Formats: sequence, C-alpha cells, structure tokens
Amino acid sequence: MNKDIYLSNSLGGKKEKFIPINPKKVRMYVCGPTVYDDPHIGNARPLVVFDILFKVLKCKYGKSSVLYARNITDVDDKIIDGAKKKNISIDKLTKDITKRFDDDCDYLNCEKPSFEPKATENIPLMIDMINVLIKKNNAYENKSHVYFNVSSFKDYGKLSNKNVDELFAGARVEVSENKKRPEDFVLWKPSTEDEPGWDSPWGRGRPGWHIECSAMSKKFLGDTFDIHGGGRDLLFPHHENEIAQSRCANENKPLSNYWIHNGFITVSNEKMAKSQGNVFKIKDFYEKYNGQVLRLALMSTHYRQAMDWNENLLTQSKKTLDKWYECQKKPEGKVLIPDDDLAPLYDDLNTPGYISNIHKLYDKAAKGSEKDKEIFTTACNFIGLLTEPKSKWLEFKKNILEISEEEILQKIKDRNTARDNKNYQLADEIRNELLDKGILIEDKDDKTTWKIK
RNA sequence: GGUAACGUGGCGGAAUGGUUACGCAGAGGAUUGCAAAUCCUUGUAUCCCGGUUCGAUUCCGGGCGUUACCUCCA
Repeated sequence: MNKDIYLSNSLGGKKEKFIPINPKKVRMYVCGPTVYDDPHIGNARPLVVFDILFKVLKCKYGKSSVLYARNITDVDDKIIDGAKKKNISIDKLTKDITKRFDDDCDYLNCEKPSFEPKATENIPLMIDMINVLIKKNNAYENKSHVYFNVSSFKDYGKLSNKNVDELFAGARVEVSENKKRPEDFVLWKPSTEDEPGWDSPWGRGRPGWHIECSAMSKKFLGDTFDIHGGGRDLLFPHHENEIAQSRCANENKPLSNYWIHNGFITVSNEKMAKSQGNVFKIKDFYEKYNGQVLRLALMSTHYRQAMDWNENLLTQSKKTLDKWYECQKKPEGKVLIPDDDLAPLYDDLNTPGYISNIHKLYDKAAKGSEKDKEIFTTACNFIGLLTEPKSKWLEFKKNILEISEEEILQKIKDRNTARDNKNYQLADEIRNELLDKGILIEDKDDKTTWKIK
C-alpha cells in the first residue's frame, strides 16, 4: 500500500508520519522480558502489539527490509532473588523461563524477531560502553560501583517530560552513599561470591539494569535506529536512562527516532500486580483458550489505551473467532487486502478499526464468492488470526469437552427417536442436557448436526 | 506535590468542526415441533460548565471523576 505509516511518538507526544532512516533497512528494538517468572498477560500485550507493528512494517517496506530486535534480560536482581526463593540455580531458572516465554510467544502466534540477544552473552559490550562513558566523564567509579552522571547529559528528562531538579528534589529516590547525586543510576555493581559476576576493570560484578539495551541495540541495530518500543512504565526511568547512556557513548547521536509505548492491562480496573494478587500468567490460559482468543482480545483495544482484562472480553473474542472460522478459506496465490481496509493499521496501529473492517469483509464473505472468503481470510491472517486450519480450532475445542463423541451421537439418536414419536418434551430435555455440557445441536433439513459452543 | 493519559449507548470500542463506525447483548420479523444457525429490520451514547464558531462530542479554558508514572514492573 502506498499510504504512509503514522505512529504516536512518545518523544514529543505527537502522532507523526513514520520516515525510516533507510527504507531498505528499517530497524526496531523492543524491550523484552526479564526471565525471573512466568510471563503474564501484561507481558503479552507488547508481544502482540509489536508483532503487529513488525508485520505492518514488513508489509510497507518488504519482508527482508525490517530488522526487529528484542532482548532477553537474564541477569538481574529479581532473577537472583527468584532462584533463591525457588531454591534452584540461576541458570535453571533463566533457562526454564526463557523456554516458557518462547512457548507463550508461539501460543500467541507471534513471529520470531530477527534477533533475540541475551544480556549474559553480551557483557563485554556493556563493559566497553561503560569504559567509554567513564572516559568521557559521563560516568564515575566508586567502590567497585560505576554510576552514570546524569548532570552530564543536558537532555535528561526530555523523553518522559521530567525536570531533573524537581524529580529528585524529594526524598523518594533511594539514596546511596556511593552515588554523587540521587539521580545518578548504576551501570555496574559488584557481585558477591554466590551472585553471577563477570570480571571487569572495576572488579567482579554485573551490569545495571539499563546498560544492556544500549549495548545490544547498538550491536544489532546501530547507534541510531528507527523505533524503540516497550510498555509505558519503561518510559521512565528505563528508556530515559538508555537514551542518556547511548547518546553520551555515541557522540550524542539520537538513539531512536520514534518511541512507542503500549498501555497497561488492568484487572477489574485495578493495576495488575503481584502485590494485588491479580496477575494472570499466559500459561494459565493454555488449557481453556486457543491462543488466538487472547491475541484477538489484546487487539480489541488501541495499544496506547489501558485495557481491562476480564472473562467477558475473552468470551466475546472466542465467539467472534468461532464465527470467523465459518468463512475461513485458505487463499490460493497472492491475495491483496483492499487498501481502505488495511488503512487503520497504518494509522498508528488502529487494531479496533481494522477489526471492524474485518467484520465488514466477513459479511461480504459470508454471502459472497470464494474470492471474498480468501480476502477475508487474508485480512485475518495479516494480524495473525485464522492462520491455523479450522480442524485445529475445532480440535482444541473438542479437547476441552467433558463428554465423548460417542455419547453425543447416542444422545442425538435418542432425541431424534423422541422427535419421531412427537415426544418433544423429552427431545428438549436431551437438547438442554447437551447444551449444559457445551454441545449445541442443530436440526438442518433432515439431519441433526452438533457443534461445540 | 510534579508529569501524563483518559471520561462515547447495557457492555466492549473506533472516529469525527456539520448524518456518532464496528462487535456483543437487547427488541421485532422470516424460518423452526421448539430451538440453533442464518437472513432482514431496529432502539439507545459523546462527564459537567463556560468560550471560539453559522455549527463542538471533536478546538480552547475551568471543574469533576478515573488511571498511570515519579520506586522494581509490560
């Protein structure tokens, strides 16, 4: 499609036309998971949002012209704590959770990014960058710690709209005696014997939280790239700090031209948080819902809005997919989505607007030609829906049934006998009984068919 | 306290300086033994108060309310 892509840029707070640095090499970096616990639906949102952005970019610039990097943070204090709590090794914990994360991505039908670098595999790069920052007087060492000197970077606070003096004037920031100023943040800290550590000019230790993204994005995407994404909460301090580190280390070159942040998921209108006890893990849904149901649910709200997660949302999504599967037809050859229908996705990833268009394409397909069904299916496929055959969709539903197929068929037989005898009361009883078990029967012409509700 | 975002029908959720998409639910009808499915038809909404305007839900100001970030967090 010839249309331009527009994106809401957190840097500046406006929707802007997306102009890549090099249309033959569009580059996007998204902050990935810290592998200390099973991913939850809050993690699922950016996975799906940026998966769609990845698809949209590829659609516009060509499949091989888009690079997408998403890091895996496998060294962090939360990981150390998590391993202690579970009484397993750090290595086992990070491997297990990384595997879980991969499974969750598959479940949600997210494409693999071009790169998925791990922090622990790039420690030397971080050490190099910290060295550069120290040389340039943007960082200082004190007692085996290295801190970034925030006052050395005059644009600090520009992304998150914060005034450094005001921000840190109060007593809310943890004050460490090692730091010169409260706003300074750690680039490197020492590790004890039993903590993971790497040798460095400042002794055995490990990197601070922010430096990995600066080091790895530089390695895989270069000093300046097009899009940097993540959850809203990362805007400050994480992304602010990334900018400070990267620009100071890279001759003040911008880190990313566009900053995209997705909104939060709430549960019963309250923030989902461990302290609230309302965290839904992605794997908790494996049994009950096909991953597409979650995917559609996550797309039903614009990515910047807060969205409330509840049963009704999933029920509706499931129902919609059930309906849509009726018109699934695998496209033969190349089928194009009409520009007007695709347009909302180009306009700041307006997924609800796009879904609305899919509904219209469905209406057409439901009564129209095979070609219309192919267009409809292609439109669904584009956002990662209806990609698996209908048989699989039905199979999933069958697997969660509590009644066997033989029993169902027997009941239907019984009911039809009752109907033949005009014993409609018994017939209706049997139907209701099946309905209670999630089986819907339909009398069509002379045949009775059944399906899972 | 500082910085932001948001407030659209019963629910979810877009868009817009002038008939307010779309889905779910609801209502009526066709169909049916009754249903289901399908098809047709259909009602209902822009937090409040000012301002700009021929006209605002949309722009501006104020208020009220909700939420987030400012501390680990997607």
